[in-house]
Amino acid sequence: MKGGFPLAALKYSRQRESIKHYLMTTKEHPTADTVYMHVKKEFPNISLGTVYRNIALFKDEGKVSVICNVNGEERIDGNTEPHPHFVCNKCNAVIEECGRLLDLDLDMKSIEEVNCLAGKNFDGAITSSSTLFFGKCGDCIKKS
Amino acid sequence: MKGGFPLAALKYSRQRESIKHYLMTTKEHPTADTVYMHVKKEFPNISLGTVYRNIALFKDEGKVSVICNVNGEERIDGNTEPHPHFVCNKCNAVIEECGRLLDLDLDMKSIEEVNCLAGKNFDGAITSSSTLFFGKCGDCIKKS
DNA sequence: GTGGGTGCAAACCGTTTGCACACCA
DNA sequence: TGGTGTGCAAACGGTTTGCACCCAC
Repeated sequence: MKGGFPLAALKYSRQRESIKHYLMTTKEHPTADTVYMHVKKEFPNISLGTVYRNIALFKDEGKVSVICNVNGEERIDGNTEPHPHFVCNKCNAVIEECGRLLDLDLDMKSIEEVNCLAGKNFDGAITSSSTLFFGKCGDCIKKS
Repeated sequence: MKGGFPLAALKYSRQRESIKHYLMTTKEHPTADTVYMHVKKEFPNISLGTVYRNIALFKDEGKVSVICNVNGEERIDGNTEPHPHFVCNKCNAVIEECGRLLDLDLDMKSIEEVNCLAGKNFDGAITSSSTLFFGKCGDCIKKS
């Protein structure tokens, strides 16, 4: 932001609103392709490029975050607050219910606190953290 | 293993030994390409395919683990014990020194203990966990 | 000699990007 | 009308794979 003028004025687009709305409300942790498939119902002609461009935009704006790369695909989360996730090694589901519950016992200290602890020995700054649990989800256990 | 016979006899190869030795002794958390560049010094004709095939083999055998995907590239660790890592958002360095120190304060409970805690509310089985810290490393802070 | 391992190159696939057209302001 | 956003398709880059040759056994 130089001289008080925005570098590029952001214009409205129905496609962007639709992508944003889906990311903010879904309980899944979708891949770009899942987002594409979903928004395609409303905009049959939307392209994957548009989905990727808008996801990148939301990332820059801090509106969404990438949890991790599962099986070569990035998983997106509309909740940017650091919180644990569970990844099923079998079906690649990414669940946070488990994480939330675990959160109570396996406490993730606040970034400030971690930075303070790390500061004594670590020459750097931590800005966020994430915990990933891996294993087999209930559905996959039942099937086997 | 059926009838006491191995399904596929594993033959010795100097290339595989070299890759394994590098992964087991390096303090970096190399990408496949870094491994390739390193082993190339000893075997100038080695191919990336061989590196990828052997890394996949070690993964199956549980000899190495993939920490995470940083900037589209997988980072490999010869230490398969779950332990925290720090990823620099600027230069993409993956450090575990920081994690080790933090480990003392930010305790990661044993898998069994976590499974027990999770079991009350979570319909699945956790087999491993990892904590990733993101931020800016000391070198990148100095440069800016 | 047999069968697994390698080197090579093409194929794969998720993601990025250049360009012409569409649409918001 | 000016400039941003989109659709399309090609390009990109890390990873996988098919195949002929090499080498451990």
